[in-house]
Amino acid sequence: MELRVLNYFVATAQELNMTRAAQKLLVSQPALSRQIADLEDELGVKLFNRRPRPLTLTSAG
Amino acid sequence: MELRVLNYFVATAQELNMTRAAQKLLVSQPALSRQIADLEDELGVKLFNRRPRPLTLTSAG
DNA sequence: TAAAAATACTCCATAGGTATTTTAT
DNA sequence: ATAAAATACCTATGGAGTATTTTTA
Repeated sequence: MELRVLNYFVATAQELNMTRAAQKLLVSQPALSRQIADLEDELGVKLFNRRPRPLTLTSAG
Repeated sequence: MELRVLNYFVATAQELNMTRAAQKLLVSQPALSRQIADLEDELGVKLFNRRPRPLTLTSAG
């Protein structure tokens, strides 16, 4: 597990909006989206509820 | 990137022998050697005295 | 229909492997 | 002569980008 991805998660949890979090992280939205998805796969749990909008943390998140 | 290399450094500092440290880390000796060298470059300091053998930590290390 | 997230590629940096050479004991 | 470290060269993985397509509010 990577510090980088953990940072991505934290930024996303703070913004609750991947587009804004990506801008803050100086990374593209798709890159962030994939990293979060990969992290969720790796951990075997969803970290965010995608709907309804806006994003919210799951209990796991 | 960072935690991995830090781990390499710690293992090498414990073994004071790259070949054994590499085995412990399940990585090849050249891979470890390069990672340590890259880390030293990145930090701008030598972390180990290569000679005389065996390896010893520098003060920076 | 406008925003946000997800997908589909393509590219490239780099971590790692094997083979080999150099260095030091 | 032997063991350890360094170098050379190659490959593969995955992180990132742009373009585009879903999705949902």
